[in-house]
Amino acid sequence: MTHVSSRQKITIKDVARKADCGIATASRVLNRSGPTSAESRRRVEEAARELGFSFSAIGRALQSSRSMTIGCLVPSLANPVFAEAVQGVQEALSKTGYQLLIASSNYDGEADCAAISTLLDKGVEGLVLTMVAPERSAALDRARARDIPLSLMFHDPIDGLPTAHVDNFEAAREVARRFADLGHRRTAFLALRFSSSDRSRNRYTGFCDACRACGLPDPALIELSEAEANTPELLATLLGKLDGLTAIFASNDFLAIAVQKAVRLRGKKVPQDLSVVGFDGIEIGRLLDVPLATIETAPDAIGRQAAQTLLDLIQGKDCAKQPPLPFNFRAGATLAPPRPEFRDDDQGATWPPSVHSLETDLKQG
Amino acid sequence: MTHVSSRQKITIKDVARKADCGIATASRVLNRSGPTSAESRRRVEEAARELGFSFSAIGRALQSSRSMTIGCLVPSLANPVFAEAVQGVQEALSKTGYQLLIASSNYDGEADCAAISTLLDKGVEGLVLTMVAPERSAALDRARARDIPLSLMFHDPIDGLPTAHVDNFEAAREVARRFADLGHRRTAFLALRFSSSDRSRNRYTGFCDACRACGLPDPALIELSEAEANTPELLATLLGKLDGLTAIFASNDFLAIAVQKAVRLRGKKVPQDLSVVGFDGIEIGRLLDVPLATIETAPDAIGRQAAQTLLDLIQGKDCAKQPPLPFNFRAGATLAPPRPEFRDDDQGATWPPSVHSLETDLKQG
DNA sequence: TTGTATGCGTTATCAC
DNA sequence: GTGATAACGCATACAA
Repeated sequence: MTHVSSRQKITIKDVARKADCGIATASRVLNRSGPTSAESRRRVEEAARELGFSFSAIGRALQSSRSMTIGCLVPSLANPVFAEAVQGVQEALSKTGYQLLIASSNYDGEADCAAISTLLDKGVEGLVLTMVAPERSAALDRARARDIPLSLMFHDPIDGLPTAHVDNFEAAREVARRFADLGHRRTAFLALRFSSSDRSRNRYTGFCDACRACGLPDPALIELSEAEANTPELLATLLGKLDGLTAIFASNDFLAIAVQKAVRLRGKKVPQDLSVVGFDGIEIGRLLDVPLATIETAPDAIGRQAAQTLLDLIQGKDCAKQPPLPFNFRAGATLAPPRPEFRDDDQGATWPPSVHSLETDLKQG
Repeated sequence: MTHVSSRQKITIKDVARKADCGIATASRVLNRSGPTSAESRRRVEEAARELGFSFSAIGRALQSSRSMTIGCLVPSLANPVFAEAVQGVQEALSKTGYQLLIASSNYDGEADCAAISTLLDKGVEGLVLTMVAPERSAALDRARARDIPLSLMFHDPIDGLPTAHVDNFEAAREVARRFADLGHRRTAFLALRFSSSDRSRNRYTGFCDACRACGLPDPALIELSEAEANTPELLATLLGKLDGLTAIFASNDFLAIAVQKAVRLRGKKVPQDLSVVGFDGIEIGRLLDVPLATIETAPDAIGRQAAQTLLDLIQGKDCAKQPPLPFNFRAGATLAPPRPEFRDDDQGATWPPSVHSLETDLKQG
């Protein structure tokens, strides 16, 4: 029988005493880290078992300066994309004995700086990060100064840091091309937290780039507030102001679905009156009555790759720069040609309309 | 300017040397933990700043036996419900200086036992857990033996352990009552990972209980495999075998949406041919073309409550047993009365059909 | 093969 | 006010 529930934590010293040997011997036996006689092995193992001993990771970390812990920072676990990525990191790590210390910034640049500092103080051996502003973070510099291995998730390559990501720019270009091929001209890009997401910005840039290349007018940029994103009625009002818009690219699938709700609220139909394409490729999208057209990504794979890169870095491997992970355009019933009367853009209205005025209007309304 | 990037980690000893004082004084200044002269304060603070010093949490933990870390275990962060809960824990903790060490079990009872052990070894000061089998876990016993504060999430009360949860049994009863009120008779409960989820089992029990109380025949219990849950075609086949079924209660919203897809695949309609109610209350559900009827819960609130309880426990507060968090039945267009011909259940077919044969059939087909 | 002693970074005790 | 010094739990160099 395993022994009592000593509310005293038992240390290797207790084991040594019980096995009647020195702590060095006990350590060597339990770690199989040196020569030991069969007899002491037996005694130590028995003592450890009876005492229910297990090593203190803290003592170990202090002595070896290896915490066996890696830190992970994401904006929020409430976003399933990040949550899945962290799960991926977790899975890749679990086989290696590393533990995951997590933090979330709530999309606040100050907070993610502070979080990194805390993680560093805890002695993490590496960091997997998705940040608000990776370009210029004091905490990040601190990590680099200490030579702590770093691995980014979702960010496009910055500063020579390894990053597991999909090519947001290219993916967005693909969407623009699909729009153009179907005859759309007046498009818009819908974003939430545009300023705190380089990913979103890169998608917008790529979208603009390909629109231009395809001869389309620039897309309207619509930056949603939290409230607008969560209130279909507000979204509907907003859409009402975009006269002649036939296709919208939402920076994530949740927004894409919210847009459809807003469209219905206005008595219109997707895709007849407005085509919608999302981003991320969440599973639910394909189960919908009108399956969502979207860019499929694999957040868990991103997490796994980031973790693997970090492990390589920790082991001193000079890991070659990983290419972006593949994305896939998923066709869906939310994307179709515009009504014929909109194919020729000769209505004289200017496009894109001013986004600023839109927001102002909304706040005044 | 802050000083160089010494790839040597700098300790309080370095600060003391630079400030030309003993480490005790440096410690007192930096921790404001004792009397210090204005002069030494100045010198120490300056030295610390110039060196870019910050305390090693590991050294601190070893000496004070307070790791300022709490451990968290959930089945998987890929499930948004758990992810949101962890985010809630995170938020409640972030204000307190505690860090979160996370682990996930992938719905494997062995794994979650092992994970708890690892967390314990890391010296966590408390544990927030959602387990596969909380009733009898060796690791859990180990935690209790060590007097490590414990706080459960989602589980119904067990063994006197504090748990943040909604009353699954009652919530499920409410669904049954809604079905009965509308005239449904032949119902089913759809579950994924039934055996590893006490929550799911409690919902089923409550559902059965209220069906009986309302004079309905027992619901059919349908346990889905992973493959069935993710393949609408398989689900459709399965549904085809449930003759006369008019209402289905899915143990989560994702399944509820998948069921609708399957129904459409069979050329039928929700809710005309089959009413569907989900569980969890994910946001997307209300944005759908046919808004999902479901039980709304607040996973983030569950996480926050669990964290708060744990903090109280750590501080020795004898926290009174928290009542279950409220749930809310969200009406939706997926729930309606059955077709008239099904209201009187005089078709002679036995209900519920054997679930076992269903599964067997499926595997043979 | 084994045990003693040292140090990892902190804090706390206790003399000064 | 201040500064040695002893823990904390562990691994290891070194002496035996």
